[in-house]
Amino acid sequence: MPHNCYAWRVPTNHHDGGPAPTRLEGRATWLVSRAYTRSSGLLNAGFESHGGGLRGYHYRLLAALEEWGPASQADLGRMTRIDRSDVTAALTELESRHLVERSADPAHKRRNIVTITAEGVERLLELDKVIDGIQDEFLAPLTAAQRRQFITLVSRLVNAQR
Amino acid sequence: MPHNCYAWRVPTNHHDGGPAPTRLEGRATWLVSRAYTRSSGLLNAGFESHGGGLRGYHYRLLAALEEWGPASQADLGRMTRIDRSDVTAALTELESRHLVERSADPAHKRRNIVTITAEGVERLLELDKVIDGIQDEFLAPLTAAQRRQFITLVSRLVNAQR
DNA sequence: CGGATGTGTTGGCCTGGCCAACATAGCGAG
DNA sequence: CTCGCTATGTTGGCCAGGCCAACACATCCG
Repeated sequence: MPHNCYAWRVPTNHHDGGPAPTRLEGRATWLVSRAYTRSSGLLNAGFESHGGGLRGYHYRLLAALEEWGPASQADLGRMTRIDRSDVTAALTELESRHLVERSADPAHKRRNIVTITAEGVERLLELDKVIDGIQDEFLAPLTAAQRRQFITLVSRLVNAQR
Repeated sequence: MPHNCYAWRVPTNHHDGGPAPTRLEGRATWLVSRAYTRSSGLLNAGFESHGGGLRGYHYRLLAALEEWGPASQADLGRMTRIDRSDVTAALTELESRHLVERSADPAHKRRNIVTITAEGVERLLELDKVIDGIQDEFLAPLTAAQRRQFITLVSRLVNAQR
């Protein structure tokens, strides 16, 4: 028995039975759903064991702040595709750990300016390493060339501005 | 205002702001997560408007039953990667619509044999068409060759038996 | 025979994503 | 300048999909 009863349940895969119906196997939406399950499983496991309680939302926010500097919460939401309300909650968590700071915008009383702290940057860099490891694990079945191809194709898929 | 207040919220995309942090844009897990969001958004919209209240779970179960014939609930769960408990609930729903039938296995008293009805097959074929349309929509940004490539790569990714 | 393993069911939990409503601040057209 | 539209942060809630634990049995195997 693991020392931590709440250790993240690494995908048990008790459903590792044979192939799915061919109706599903050939469909992009089904495959993407399975890829997402695998991806988020790995991420959850990583955040659980090396994330110190932070989650995807937190990482995304720290990344945006480090890359583009201080920003309002609404802008952060747009950059990271997180809903305003969820941004609020995640920032409160980050603030309580002193990884970011909120300060009122003098020019716009209704707006907060969020800044990443030195400690926050440090934390972000640690998470970067963890997440890079997860990329490798996730992409393990593909060769380097295939990985590049995959990333190109998925980018095109989700960035179709249409 | 749409006539149905509960019409499925097609992804509002009010977060259609610019690009995400480069830390995210290049990572497979982030891209897959976005692809999944898009995919499930389209599926939800499709099920909402043409699915008559059925959802992904139901489709998967009908597909497995049609393809491999009658099966126990546990086997269905393994084929479709749905947890036993969720299989129970989804089958109850399907049964109430007369799309499947549950009967006790004479040989194994504890086991149910689930069979798809004629009506169930009919429904499945309708859903097939809807879902095929969604594949096209989802893959729209890719050429035919790229679509094939994409499907090959994702298959390899999720079917790595390791 | 007796323990291990399989089965269906109930009830619960969690994450990520989304929405509505509210109070209030800024902005723009008249 | 004022009235209305839009933007902002916050609270509180909903949902789907995915998981797990526990229970009551049945079946199987050593």
